[in-house]
Amino acid sequence: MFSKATEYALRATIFIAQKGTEDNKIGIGEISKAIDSPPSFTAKILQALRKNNKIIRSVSGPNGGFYMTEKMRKLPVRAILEAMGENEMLDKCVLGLEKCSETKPCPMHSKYKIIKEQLIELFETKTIQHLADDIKNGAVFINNKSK
Amino acid sequence: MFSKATEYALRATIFIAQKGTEDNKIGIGEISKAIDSPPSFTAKILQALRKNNKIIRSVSGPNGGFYMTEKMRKLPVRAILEAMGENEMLDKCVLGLEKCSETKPCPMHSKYKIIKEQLIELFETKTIQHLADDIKNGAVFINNKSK
DNA sequence: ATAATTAAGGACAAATTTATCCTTAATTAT
DNA sequence: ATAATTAAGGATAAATTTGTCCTTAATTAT
Repeated sequence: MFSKATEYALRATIFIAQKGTEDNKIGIGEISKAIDSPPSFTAKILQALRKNNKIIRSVSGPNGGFYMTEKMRKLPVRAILEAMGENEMLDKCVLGLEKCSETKPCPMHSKYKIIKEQLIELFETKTIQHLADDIKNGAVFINNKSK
Repeated sequence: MFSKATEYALRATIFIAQKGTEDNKIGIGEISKAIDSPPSFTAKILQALRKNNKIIRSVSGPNGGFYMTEKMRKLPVRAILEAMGENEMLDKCVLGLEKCSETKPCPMHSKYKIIKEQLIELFETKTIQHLADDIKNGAVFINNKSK
């Protein structure tokens, strides 16, 4: 569905929301280990989420790392997707037709549209905080390892 | 959602279903022009759909080209997706977690699952024929050009 | 039979995505 | 102030996807 970069962005952000606070920041090493992603590549992604999109924060130096403010945690998942350039995906015709639209639909359009709207609704109503809380409540996971 | 290769596969197959019969085969030139796709790349894809998956047929030589049998036209859209290796996509966790499952779900799992099931249902019930007929009936399009 | 036409298939090229490594800058603790 | 720690950022590499081109094989029309 999404690129690997976006998958890492989602996992990392959720992890930071769950564990990182201003006085307990999390390093890229811990993050990439926890979410099973390549550290340097993940770092790049987090840099962008910070600099361009203000979805997370970071500070350098000892005890530095990443964290999120209350406000940031309340952003919808969609904000991450948007930041990662996945807006096009959520907009796009299944058949890849540039010109597909309500007035000139492709043969999948009407049925696909209904499903896509649910997807968008989901990404817009679920906040990062919600997902982090679910993990804290213990019913749900974000790591990729067996145990 | 899907790769470009899959988009071309879907469009080309629908176009062949709509226009190609055993005694009126369609050449790769006409196909790629109609669906706005790179001819050689599209040819590769159609070769595979023919050889490995028997979703379309072709014959070389003058008046050669691609066509589909009745039976082939009745295949669900899902058959094309499967042929193009998109099964994993329809199965995969939104967050890209290898281990995400009913018993060890990611925080998006339960809601995402419901939507994905609708998507699969759609691809399994819609046949290639259905889509081709919709175009013939004139309400719906598959070309990418303005007029 | 020969020539013409069209798909099959192989080799290769370009573009994009994913990933690594190294140096620099910022921040903190001593 | 100095040393240690950690993210920022640039350069580059590897892998994958997308795309092209050319030769070969199959088929048909003459």
